Amino acid sequence: MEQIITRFPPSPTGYLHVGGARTAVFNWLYARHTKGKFILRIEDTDKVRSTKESVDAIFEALEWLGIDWDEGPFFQSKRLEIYQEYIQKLLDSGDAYYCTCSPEKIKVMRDKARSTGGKPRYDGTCRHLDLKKTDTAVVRFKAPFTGTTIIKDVIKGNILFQNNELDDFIIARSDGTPTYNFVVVVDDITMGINTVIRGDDHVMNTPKQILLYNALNAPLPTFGHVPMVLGKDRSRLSKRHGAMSVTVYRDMGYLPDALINYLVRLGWSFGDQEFFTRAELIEKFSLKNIGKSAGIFDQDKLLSINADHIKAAKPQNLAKNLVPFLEKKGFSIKEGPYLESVIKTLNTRSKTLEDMARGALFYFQDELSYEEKAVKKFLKPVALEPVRLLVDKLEQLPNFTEKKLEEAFKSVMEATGLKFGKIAQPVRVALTGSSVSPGIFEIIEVLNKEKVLQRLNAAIKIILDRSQG
RNA sequence: GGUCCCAUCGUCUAGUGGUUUAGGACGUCGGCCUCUCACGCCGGUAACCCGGGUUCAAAUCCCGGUGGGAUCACCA
Repeated sequence: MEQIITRFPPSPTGYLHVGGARTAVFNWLYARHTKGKFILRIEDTDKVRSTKESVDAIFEALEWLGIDWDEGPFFQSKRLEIYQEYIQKLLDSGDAYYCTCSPEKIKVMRDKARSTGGKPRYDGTCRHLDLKKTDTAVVRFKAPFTGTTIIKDVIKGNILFQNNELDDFIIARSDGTPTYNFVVVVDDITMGINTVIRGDDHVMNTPKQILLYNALNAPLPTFGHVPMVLGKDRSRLSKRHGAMSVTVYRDMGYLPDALINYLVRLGWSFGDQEFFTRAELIEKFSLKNIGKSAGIFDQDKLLSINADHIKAAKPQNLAKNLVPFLEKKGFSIKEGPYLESVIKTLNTRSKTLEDMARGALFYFQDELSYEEKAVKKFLKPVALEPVRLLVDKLEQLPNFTEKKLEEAFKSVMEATGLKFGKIAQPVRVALTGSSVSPGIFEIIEVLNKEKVLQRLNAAIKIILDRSQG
């Protein structure tokens, strides 16, 4: 069995969006699954729209996703001589010819055809003229008038095209630069790509490309066209559907493994399994179970998958991803046992790293910020006695263990006749500033004794001040 | 408009002629658990686009509608 060689060829005209990321993931996973090769190629032949910033943005996104490549990145802008050479081959073999018809003339031709219900195509005026190169001449490929071209698509099955649907398309512009369909084919041939997995917005290009492979005497790769990702309104995903760039998901606190899991599962299935680690994906992914219909990008499900990945992740791995989010909130916390113990109290209640960072703030604040509503509701005179008693009890404890803490609370309950909840809520507000937080015992264990007592005493002061004020 | 693709709960999907009162997940609704919020658990809601065939039998095969998407550049 021949080694699988796949590729991802983004054009650097913007950020890497989730649709592009998805086809990158499919190609990457398939290469990894088959122990093949994955090649990165930057399609920057459009000098006007391609930017260095976009190239960097794509690298950044790929790196965050953890998608690595075995060869490249190749830049098409640096391969112009190769394309020249192949254009000449086609010219020499008579499969291509110079055409001097002006764009205006062709536009008229097309408009007329369209208005009379005909096919808007080039009429082949220069086909047999055997024209020489001029500075306005383009090179056209001689497409067959008859016969059929068939795409053997591993995802969609066989797709048949009548060759008379095609016209003599341009493969080199008047400035000599090659056009997309030609460049792709030459690149894929010369890079040894034998498996082309791409969005199904490319199916209409494929017959042209197949004709080019044939004219160049090159073996056809395996084609697989994956259905598009649609927005909530069933139209092609675009800016108005909200977040598009994969790095935006990074900044919102999504885990790369979660995004990958979601993107792959959107359109691919493995029985009823929903959750996949990266390793599992590599092990289980195949082209066989990719669906044929387009899928709608569902933020809710992505969020849910992200929560699952946060729950499943090791605290130490989460820690390094969490640090930037804490920094963004003004806390420079280093990774380590303390951060990990903080994370353990938050991972089942955080859907994103942003959630988690927000929930973790009270652990790090020197000056606790209190929610006004929580203070009003729970730091009332009735809470004074239990909190004071608790301070007494905790002061006597040499160290905090769940068992010791339970005993301490129990004795406060007995002494005051209050139910646990009546004591826990004021304590929670005292310790976290909020009425919502991880479990009381967890918090007390993680915060050190000094901080707990300090915050409890601060709460007592607040209660006193409020009742006097 | 031409060409091409697609069609199972709101969404992602399982399903490849009988095992299906169509399964799972997200969402949603209700409940349990409970120191708050979550998590977890239990339960409910909800789909085979329509019409013809083929067959003893069709979500599954065929045809036709309808609907949605893609594409028709000296852009990629």
